[in-house]
Amino acid sequence: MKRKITLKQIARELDVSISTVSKALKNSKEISADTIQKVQAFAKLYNYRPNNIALSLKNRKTNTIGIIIPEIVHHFFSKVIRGVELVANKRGYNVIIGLSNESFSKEVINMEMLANGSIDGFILSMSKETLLQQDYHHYNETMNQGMPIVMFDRVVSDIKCDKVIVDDFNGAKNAVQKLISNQCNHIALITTKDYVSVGRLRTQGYLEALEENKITPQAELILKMDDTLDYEVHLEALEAEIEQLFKAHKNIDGVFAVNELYALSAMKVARRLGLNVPDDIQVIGFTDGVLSKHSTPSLTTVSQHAQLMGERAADLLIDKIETDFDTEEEQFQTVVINTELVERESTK
Amino acid sequence: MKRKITLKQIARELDVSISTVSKALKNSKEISADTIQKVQAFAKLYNYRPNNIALSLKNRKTNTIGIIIPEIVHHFFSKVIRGVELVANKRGYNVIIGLSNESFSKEVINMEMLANGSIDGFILSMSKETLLQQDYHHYNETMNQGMPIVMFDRVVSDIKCDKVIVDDFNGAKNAVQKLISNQCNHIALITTKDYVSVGRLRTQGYLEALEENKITPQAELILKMDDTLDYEVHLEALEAEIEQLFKAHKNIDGVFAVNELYALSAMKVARRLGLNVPDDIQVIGFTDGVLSKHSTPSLTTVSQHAQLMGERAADLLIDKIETDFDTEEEQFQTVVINTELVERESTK
DNA sequence: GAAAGTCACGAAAACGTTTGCGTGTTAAAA
DNA sequence: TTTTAACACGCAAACGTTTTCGTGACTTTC
Repeated sequence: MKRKITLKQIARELDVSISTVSKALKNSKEISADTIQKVQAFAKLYNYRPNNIALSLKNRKTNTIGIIIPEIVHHFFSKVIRGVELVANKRGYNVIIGLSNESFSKEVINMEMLANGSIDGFILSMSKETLLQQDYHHYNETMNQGMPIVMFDRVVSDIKCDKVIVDDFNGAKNAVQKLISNQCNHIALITTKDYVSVGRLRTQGYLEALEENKITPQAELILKMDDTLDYEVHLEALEAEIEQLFKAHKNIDGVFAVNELYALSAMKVARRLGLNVPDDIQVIGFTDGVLSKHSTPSLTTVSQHAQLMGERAADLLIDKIETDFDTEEEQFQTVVINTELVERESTK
Repeated sequence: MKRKITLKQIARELDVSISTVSKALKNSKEISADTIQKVQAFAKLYNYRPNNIALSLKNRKTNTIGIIIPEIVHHFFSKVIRGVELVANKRGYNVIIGLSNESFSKEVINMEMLANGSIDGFILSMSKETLLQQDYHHYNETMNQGMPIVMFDRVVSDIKCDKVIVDDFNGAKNAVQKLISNQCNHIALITTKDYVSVGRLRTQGYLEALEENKITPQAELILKMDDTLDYEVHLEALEAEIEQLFKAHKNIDGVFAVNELYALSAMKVARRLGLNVPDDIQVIGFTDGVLSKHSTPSLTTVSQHAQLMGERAADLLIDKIETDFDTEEEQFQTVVINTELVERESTK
C-alpha cells in the first residue's frame, strides 16, 4: 500500500526543488526541456495527481457544490439531483448531498457542516418545517458569508437569491382548463395546506381556470390535506378523506391533485366506488413521478421537468460562483420552468 | 459580505498569537482562564468555525465518503443513499455522490476525481459496462493507495474488498417456492443476461427451487432480456417479448421476474391476454420499488432492504477508515442482507 | 573585458489549522 | 538569596499546493 505521491517526494527523488517540479508539470518555460521531460516521465510513472484538498485550501475554492433536499427517495428530487450532477460534472464540479428529512434543525446543521469551507455554494429546496416556521436566518447568514445559494421548487419570496421554480400557477390552470374542455363541470381539488408554496400556487391556478370559465368555485370541492403526515404509510387516512369527498358530492366528474399520491388515491377510491376513470371521472396529477406512467389507467400529469430544473439551478450557481468579483449590487434572477401536460388514460 | 473569520484574524484583533487562540478554543490548560474567556467570547460573537478544508489537509482526513452509483433516479439506489447518508451523518461524515450512468469511463473518471484527497473511502455499485468489460484496475489502484472500498449489490468475487449484498439466491428461491406452494406448475422466469451478477444468482435460486420440488426446468420458460436497452423507454419491446412467451406457453401459471419493470410488464401483458392475476397467473418481482405497492393488482415482491444495505455499507466503510493502523493482513467481510417476501395481491 | 541580458532553478510565502517545544516571568522551595 | 517549578504564552513546522521574486551561471553586446 503506497500512499499517493506528492510534489515533495518527486522533488526529493529527482533532486530538484518542489517549485521546479510544480512548474515542470505545467510546462512552464522557466524550466529546461530536459527537466520537464524528466519530471513528467516520473510523474506519469507514479501516476501523480495533485491533491484536491491542498488546491482547495490554496485557491479558497473547492469546486464542489452542496445540495440540500428534504428527501432523496422521491422521483422529483432524485431527478433534480441528476440534473445538477450532470452540469456540475461537465463544468468540473463535484456534488455533495445533505438530506434535511423535512426537518428545520437538520437543514441548519447540514448547511453549517458544509458551509465551513467544504463547498462553494448551495442548491437547495426548503424543508416543510422551515416553510412552516418561516425562520430563514441560516440562509441569510450563509449568503452574508459570501456563499451563493440557488433555491428550487420550494421557495419563498422573502429570501433574496437566485431561484428556479416551476410555473405552478399556469401548470395547474392549464390542467384544470383541460378538464373543463373535456366537459367536466364539477372539478374537485386535492391539495396541501397553504404554507407549502407550491400547493398554494397550484390552488390559485385551479381557481383561476374555474373563474375564466365562469364556474363558481365551491369550497366543499377543495380538499386540503395536512401533509405533515406521511401518507405513503398512512394511505388509508388519505383514501378515507377522498372517499368522503366523493360520497358527499356525487356529481364530481373531474379531479385535479397537486401530487402523484393524491391523484392515484383518487383513482383508487373512484374505482372502489364503482366509478370509471376516465368515463365517469377524469383525473390529472401534478407530478414527475413514475407511478403515473405505470398505473392503470395511466395518469395524465403536469410534468415539471425536474432534471431540467436541476440543470438550470447548477448553471445558475456555477455562473455566480465563477463571477465572484463582487461588483456593484447583486442581481438575482428567477428562472421559471414551463410545465407540460402529459396526456394519458385518466383523461378523455 | 464578510468572509468567514479565521484564527489569524481573531489573533490579530485580540493581540495574541494564533496558537494561543487555537488552544484557548480547545480549553487547553496551557492558557489562562482570562484569555480563554476573552477568546471564546470573541469567537462566539463572530461565529467562528474552523475551516474544514484546512483541517482535512492537516489531518489527512476529510470526513467525507464518496458514493458511486450507476443511476440515481431509481428507488433502489436512492434508498441505499438514504441509508448511507443516515449513518454517515450520525458518525460525522459527509457524502459526496458520483453517477456513472452505467458507463465504465464515467465510473473511472468519477473515481479519479474523488480519489485525489477529496474523500476517505468509497461505497459503490458497479456499472453494467464495468461488469461486462470485467476491467477492475481502477478499483485495485484505488485500494492500493490506501483508500478503502465497500461494494454493494452488484459485486464480483475477483475484487478483494468489503461487500454488502442481498441474498439473491435464497430470495429468488423462496419466491419461487411460494409460487410452487401456491399450486403453480409452470413458472416462467424473466431475467437479465448472465453477466449481471444479481440476475445470475436469482436465476440459480429459481432453478434450485424447481429442482427441490422435482420440477424439471424448461429452458423455454426462461426469458433472458438484453438489458443494455433501457426498457423504461422501450416498454413495447419488453412487452412484446413477454407476450410471445405467454402465447407460446399457455400453461404458464406463475411468473418470477428479477425486477419491478419485468414483473409489471408481465402483469400488464397477462391482463391484455385476458388472464386474471392472481387467479390464472401469479406474479412475484424482485424489487424494492414503489410501483409494486401502487399497481393493480399490487405486486408481491422480494424486498431487498435497500436502506439497510446503505447503512451497513456505511458502517463497514467508516469502521475501516477509522481503524486505519495498517495492521497485519487485511480482513475483508461480506455482509449478506436477507430478503423478505412481501405478499400482496398478485399472489394467492 | 565590463555591462547587460538570458536561462534555469530555488527560497519562501500563502491558504487555515494543530501541536510539540522553547522561553520569559513570577511564585515557591531550599 | 539562589534554585526550581509552575505558568502562560509564542515560535515554527507540518499538511500539499502555486506563484512571485531572487540569484548564480552563462552568453551576448559594445
